[in-house]
Amino acid sequence: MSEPVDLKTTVNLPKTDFPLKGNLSQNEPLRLQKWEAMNLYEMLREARQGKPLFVLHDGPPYANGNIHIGTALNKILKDFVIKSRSMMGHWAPYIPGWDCHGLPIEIKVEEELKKNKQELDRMAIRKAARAYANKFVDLQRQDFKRLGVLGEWDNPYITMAPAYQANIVRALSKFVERGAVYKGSRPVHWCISCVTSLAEAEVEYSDHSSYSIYVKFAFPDAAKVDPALADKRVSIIIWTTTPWTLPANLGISFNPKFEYNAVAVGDDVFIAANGLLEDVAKKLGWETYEIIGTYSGEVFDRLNARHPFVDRDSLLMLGDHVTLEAGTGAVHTAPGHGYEDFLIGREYGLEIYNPVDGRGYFMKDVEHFAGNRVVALGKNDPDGNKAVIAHLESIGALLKSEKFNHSYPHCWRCRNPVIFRATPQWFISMEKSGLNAAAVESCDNIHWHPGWGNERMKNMFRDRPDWNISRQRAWGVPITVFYCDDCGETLLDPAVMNYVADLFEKESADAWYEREVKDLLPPGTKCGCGSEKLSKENDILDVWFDSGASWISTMEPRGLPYPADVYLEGGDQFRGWFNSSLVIGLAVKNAPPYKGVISYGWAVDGEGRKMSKSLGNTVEPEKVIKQSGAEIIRLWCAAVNCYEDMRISPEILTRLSDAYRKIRNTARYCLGNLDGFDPATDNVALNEMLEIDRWALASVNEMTKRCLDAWQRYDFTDVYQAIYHNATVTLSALYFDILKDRLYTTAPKSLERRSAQTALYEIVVRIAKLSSPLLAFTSDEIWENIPGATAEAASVHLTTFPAYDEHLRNDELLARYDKLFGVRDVVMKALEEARNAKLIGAGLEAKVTITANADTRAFLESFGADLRFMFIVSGVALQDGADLKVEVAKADGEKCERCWNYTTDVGVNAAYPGACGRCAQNIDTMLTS
RNA sequence: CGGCUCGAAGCUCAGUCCGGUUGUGAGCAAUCGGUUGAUAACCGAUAGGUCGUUGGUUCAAAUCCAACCGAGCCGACCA
Repeated sequence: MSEPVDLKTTVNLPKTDFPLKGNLSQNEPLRLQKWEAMNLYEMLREARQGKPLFVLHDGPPYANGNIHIGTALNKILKDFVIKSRSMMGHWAPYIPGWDCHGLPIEIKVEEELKKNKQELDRMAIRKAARAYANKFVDLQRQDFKRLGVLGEWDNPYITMAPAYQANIVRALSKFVERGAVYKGSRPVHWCISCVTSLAEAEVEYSDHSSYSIYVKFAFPDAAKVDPALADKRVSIIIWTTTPWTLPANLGISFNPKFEYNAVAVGDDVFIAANGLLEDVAKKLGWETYEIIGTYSGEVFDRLNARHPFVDRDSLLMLGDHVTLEAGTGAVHTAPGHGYEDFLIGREYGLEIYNPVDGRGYFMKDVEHFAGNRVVALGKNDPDGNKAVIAHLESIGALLKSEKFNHSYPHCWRCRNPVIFRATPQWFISMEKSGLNAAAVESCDNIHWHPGWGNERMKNMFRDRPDWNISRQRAWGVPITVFYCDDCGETLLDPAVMNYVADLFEKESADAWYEREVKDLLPPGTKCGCGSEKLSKENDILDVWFDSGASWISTMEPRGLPYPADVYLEGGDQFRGWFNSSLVIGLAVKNAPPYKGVISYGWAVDGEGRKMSKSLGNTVEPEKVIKQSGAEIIRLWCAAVNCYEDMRISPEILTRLSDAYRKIRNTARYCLGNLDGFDPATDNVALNEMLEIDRWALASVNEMTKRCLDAWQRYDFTDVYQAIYHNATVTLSALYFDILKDRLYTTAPKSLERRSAQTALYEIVVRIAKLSSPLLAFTSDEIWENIPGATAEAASVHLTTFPAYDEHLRNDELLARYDKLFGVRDVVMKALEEARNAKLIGAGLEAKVTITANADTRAFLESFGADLRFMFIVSGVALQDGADLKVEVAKADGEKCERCWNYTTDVGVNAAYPGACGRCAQNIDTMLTS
């Protein structure tokens, strides 16, 4: 007994290797390396062997460009689902995929090839496109992995893999078996200079000078509208800016909601919409006119007018697409030359008539105009527009002709104006095949999350036209059909298609282009006419067909069950992948490919507006990762409600970084105070624990329940709220604050400290596990720092969620402490007032006198000597009174140098002059044990 | 234009289906203060909302209905 004890060294302060700062941008890549080195995904597969499956089938992103906040969100939400189901004890495999074919890549590749003056034949494009797609699969794979998404990254599915391509063809053959595939016509953008169809993306709009003409169509059925018109010379006036489409006119469209007039002008009677009559009169120079009849547009339905120069009728139809913006309200309709014309023409059963060849010349059988070019490109071109106008004039059908400037589509390559021209296309029939009805019916058996998805999907199918699966393109899977060179018959045969598919499986779909026809066909294949001279179809499949067939190529070969448990994508996929997958699933397997569909909202900026590079309001995942870490993006995905549009902005990310630090520090506090605690030997039995520690366990048990429930319901926001609220309020502000005195001052092996540590241990284990799907990196880092944890499992991701524990449940305690903390609020307010009055600084400088009614007083007394620790003051006195009131005074005695409480017995033990009696005892216990 | 969704404190989120102490809702941020033994941490107090607007139904509306305003997705390739 000589050296005075340094009191400071006898305080058990937190000690941990778990750093205060996450330093995420540096540490996350290290953790990813570690997971890769230990092969975490395979470990998980082994750990879950024989466990019930949970299959989320990944929708493939397009292998083009870098990832953006939307694709990051997509993968992270999927990771939430996969990881949480895994933590529930399922084997939840994740096989990522990529959509590789299609126009955007083809366009990019064409640009590059052109720059290098390389040839643009199909195989050149296909080779370059494959290389391009491969490059972006690799880039995106790196980016997705960086987000902490766990999966079978070394063996993803890609739609351009030979086996996948083969399965696409096999899926198509199933539609053929059902008789659901037919050839039809549809107008597409067409460049007569490049002699090719163009996609919307290849069309640019710029000003163009067209002819604007008014034409009269004789209306022999006029008397059916109004007997008073019986003996009159009645015509319907139409207006158009594309005179060359008149030879293809098959009808005139009226709006059923508009009023139309019969107008007498001299000896003529004209029909035009009431709302445009004045404009028409002005244009046509009518000095006087008389309205002799007014009719609803509906009455014209299915009557006939006469084509002005072709010997046929022109059917009158009704459509909402007719507007009063310009013209006459009676719209010239040529189903082969316009999309809306096509739609209404199909509805009325008109032929999709196209009398124009690929270079823009009227075909031979077009009376008067054969050999004219619809749009003259050179000086010597016989101009179809002019010819039509001249002819109309010569037969007296032209009422007016003038020049007209407007925005018109042009080919982005050659800059020439584009026309609309019906070309042969392959379709999947939806109505006749019964697929529409089957799709609508199947919707009710699918679990939609959110629920309105059901309605949205059904609406999508209720009115869905036949699916146009043809693309006049190079980069994709060919529609494996042949034509007879002799009789023109189509060879549409499932057996032949499957034969081709087997070939694709070995050689990829390139075989279609590299091989002779005879090598693509089963030996001895002949057309029905006996001819062996066959040629291949040039069209490829719509890429929605590719991705829609993903289940078959991805899950089936891996022995995974049909249907998948869930598909999860953005709301845009109702028209996209959800849709095509359902159609293909129904056609191939007679059942939907998914039991459930989760759809989420769109990422928008801080003001709720869409993000665009031109507006400069985008949030780049790469930047966020660099600045704050991928964990912050993950946190964002959970913190905002992903089932609506989700706002993201610098402020929101700052708030989330704050929240992250709070959660991190809460875990760190637990870890720091578990120093010297071995759960195997130091655990205190529940019934021996101090009351507030049992409360803490009851409380974290409730949080567990809330999290489990929220994970189950895919309510990620609630998981985040539960964990965050638990960290800030329950733990940091209440439990930890109260616990400090006990943890720091009691002897390391004392019941008091071990009891607290038992609770802290359980709490931090639960935080790590329950947050692991969300905070994939940090939860694992916490896990590593929990005593004994890594011996149990090498990674938190290999563990399972804790259960809601009936032993820990204690509703009475929860209510009791709720009540206590209510009183605490009043005490805090009083302390604050005293602080403002400069009476005290720290709470421990105070003693409080609480006035309370008998009930409350008895309640407070039940906490005994611990009450002052609950309020973190040096003394509490109770007195009777009606209303709850708190008075604050300076605490009695002196400040103990060790525990900082004010007591009257500081120095009572001469061995420790600065310490209070309680501390002196604790030190003795420490030194002797 | 058609289908679907969303508008509440500066921010995120409960509450809206099934109207009734829901406007003293939570946390964060802000402001002011405390602490310096979770320390680029921690604790407390204060102040913040005509629940998009306007009408209606009702004794009573953030909640039900209608219209309007604003925002977003889809309608042949952006999650």
